[in-house]
Amino acid sequence: MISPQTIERLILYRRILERMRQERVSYVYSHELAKEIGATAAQVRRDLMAVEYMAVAARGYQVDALLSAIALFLDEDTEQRALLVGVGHLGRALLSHFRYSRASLQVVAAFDQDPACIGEVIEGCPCLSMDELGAIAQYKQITIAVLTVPAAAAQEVGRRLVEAGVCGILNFAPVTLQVPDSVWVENIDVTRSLEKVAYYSRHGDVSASGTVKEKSPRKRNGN
Amino acid sequence: MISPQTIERLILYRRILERMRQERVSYVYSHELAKEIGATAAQVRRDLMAVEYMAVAARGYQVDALLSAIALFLDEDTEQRALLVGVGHLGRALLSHFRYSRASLQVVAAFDQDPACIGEVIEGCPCLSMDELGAIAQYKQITIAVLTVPAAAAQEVGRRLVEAGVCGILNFAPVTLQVPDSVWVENIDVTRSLEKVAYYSRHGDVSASGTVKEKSPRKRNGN
DNA sequence: CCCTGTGAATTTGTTCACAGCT
DNA sequence: AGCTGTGAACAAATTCACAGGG
Repeated sequence: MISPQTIERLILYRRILERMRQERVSYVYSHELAKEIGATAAQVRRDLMAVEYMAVAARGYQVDALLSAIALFLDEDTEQRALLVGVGHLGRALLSHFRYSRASLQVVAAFDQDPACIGEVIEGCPCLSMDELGAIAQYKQITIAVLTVPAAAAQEVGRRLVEAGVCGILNFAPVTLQVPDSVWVENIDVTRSLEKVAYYSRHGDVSASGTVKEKSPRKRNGN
Repeated sequence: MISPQTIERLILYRRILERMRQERVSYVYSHELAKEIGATAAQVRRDLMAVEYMAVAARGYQVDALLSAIALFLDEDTEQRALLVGVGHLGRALLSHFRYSRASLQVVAAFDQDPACIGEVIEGCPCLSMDELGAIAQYKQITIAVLTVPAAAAQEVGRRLVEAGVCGILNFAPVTLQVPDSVWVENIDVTRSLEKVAYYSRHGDVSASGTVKEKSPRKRNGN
């Protein structure tokens, strides 16, 4: 099985390659990609072993071909629809954020328990009642959910999502969701991340001490 | 040096212990904390070796004392102020999100380049002009920044932040910031996270295959 | 030459397993 | 008995280092 870290980086490579294609770049070296994401060239080459494509020796990777290979690997062509639950400040911000994400991965419905926002259309996305969640999810074959409800409601909503057939959840609530093993949960916890930055802004700078062997990355992600 | 993963989990333990204290729980076992965060008891005990506190044998950890020890370790008492740059949808949502974060870590100023929102007060936080960024950061001794500007502006704003003395950045722009080694960057890339969920919602469920040895966690985080 | 792909080494993170305490 | 702290084993992820190719 292929590691989550590698998947994250493949998603980054795809994004960079898309930009390069627009800029009419035709070939790229592993060390150039490495520079872009703040990693080593060896790391890039190791990651790219996962996709079915090999570089043209001594000329690097052909941008178009590599892009297709990564897209194929990540199943870009498989259409996937997502729903969002919790139309608060964060939910709304994310709806506009995701509006311009890739065509094969769209947020098609929003849900909230507050009657005030039901019927509203936010960023082209209709806001519906929680009662309709199960029916809509099944009818539209939605497999992914973005969860932006208050912490207290998260577990219960999570349960309902799984019941409705969702098997991937992007959870913004600061709660460890209890879900079956078949469901993938990705947590984004902005408060925790801010606290982590606070910690490392004081205790950071590893690279200053000890053996400075090579260029130090000093980058992190949420995951 | 202490690993980022451990720091993340310590932040979670703190949050859970705070809740327990409110609920008047006085002792807690490592396996109970483990359950809460979806990890193993051994992991919890290993993490807690970092802080200066030992359990009462056979009775577990004393909630109050452990909480103090973790807080001390994470320097809860050291006041830290943060600023936010980029008062768009996401920036505003985060300002209200952080409003009720811990008292020792507050967002005290917001900045945007758009004159329309300058002077506005959002969630108790004044919105100022980018021109004042350096002066305010220095005057208020701000060391942390939340970056919610469009991708195209992120690198330039990042540079200015570092110039102003910021040494920790929580970056929401889908860009790899180039900063000195002394600056800690934590990335939250919501689009990438959604794409990752999309991937694993199809290719997930590791636990179904091979040797299922013990309870599988099936949780992830942004970083 | 300067690149890639990859086995081997290394580093980092997690889990096992058990002595020691109450 | 049932817990913790921790050395030792293990697993995962990254980096080294080098053969092979245009």
